[in-house]
Amino acid sequence: MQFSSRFTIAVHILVCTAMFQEREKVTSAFLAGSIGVNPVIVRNVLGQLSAAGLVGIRAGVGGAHLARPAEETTLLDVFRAVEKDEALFHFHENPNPLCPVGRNIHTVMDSRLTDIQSAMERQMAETTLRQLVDETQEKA
Amino acid sequence: MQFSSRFTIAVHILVCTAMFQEREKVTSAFLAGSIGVNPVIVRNVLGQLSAAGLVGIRAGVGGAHLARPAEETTLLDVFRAVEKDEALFHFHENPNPLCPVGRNIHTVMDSRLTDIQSAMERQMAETTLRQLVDETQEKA
DNA sequence: TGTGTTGTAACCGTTTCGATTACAACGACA
DNA sequence: TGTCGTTGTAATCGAAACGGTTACAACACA
Repeated sequence: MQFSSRFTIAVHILVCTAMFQEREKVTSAFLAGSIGVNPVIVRNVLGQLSAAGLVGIRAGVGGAHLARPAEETTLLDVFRAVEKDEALFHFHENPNPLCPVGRNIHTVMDSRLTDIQSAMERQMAETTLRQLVDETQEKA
Repeated sequence: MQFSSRFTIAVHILVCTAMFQEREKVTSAFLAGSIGVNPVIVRNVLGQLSAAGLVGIRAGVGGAHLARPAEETTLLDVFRAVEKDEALFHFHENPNPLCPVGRNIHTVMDSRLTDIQSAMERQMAETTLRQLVDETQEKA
């Protein structure tokens, strides 16, 4: 099991936009060149980031820009913008209600599964776009 | 993105085995009946749990049993037994080395991604099979 | 030897993913 | 107003993963 690469692509898009929006017109083709994927992929992810209010896009003329300060966007925001809004875990659907385990397994597990997902999301919220941009600039 | 249902199936298998191993012969058909999936699926997952040392299986005669006390098996053990051993996140593979972002995004993100995965695994390790069995028995 | 079970291989249909082509809609500017 | 570059979106493709299912050899025990 793996998350789709849309998540890291989205992060790449945001870091690039933050670093270049003052100097360049940040188009899907420009981003695709840095990321190394097809421009249509970039446009789709960019659309999700725009719908989530993380970036603004100028239709027609072209170019993306951050819709809010880099310190206010966390990896969790990016994750939620890009991944389908569904539970992380997939439960088998037909446990046998005649079995004491089958009847109760769902209830017993549910709180644990949400705890696990929450732990992951809490850690995602610890990193801001600002930190990623600063660290990238420092290395470059 | 979702984890495959093999994880919850594996947990179901272990709880069932813990509760019934004294009284019944816990075969793949028996488990499949409680879980509501095909016996072959059960045999495959059971094989992974056996390879990880969580259960023992008596080939030929049939029947699974816990290979260690229920308090010593956590959800993390089950997860690792059942999910392929690979990173949780999938990185896009061809970032442009000529771009300061493309060149460094991997390094900048890597530690964050492993932190996120670690947070998830830490939370998984908090729940033991014993807790799940006790809670299921209590409800039944 | 016969029976019940496990371990595997093979195949199927569905879904998801990323890649790609194609084209309408849009905004700016000559 | 007409052209041009860009975005938004639909359609299609091949590959991979999943779960379901059938089939059968290997195994242990009575």
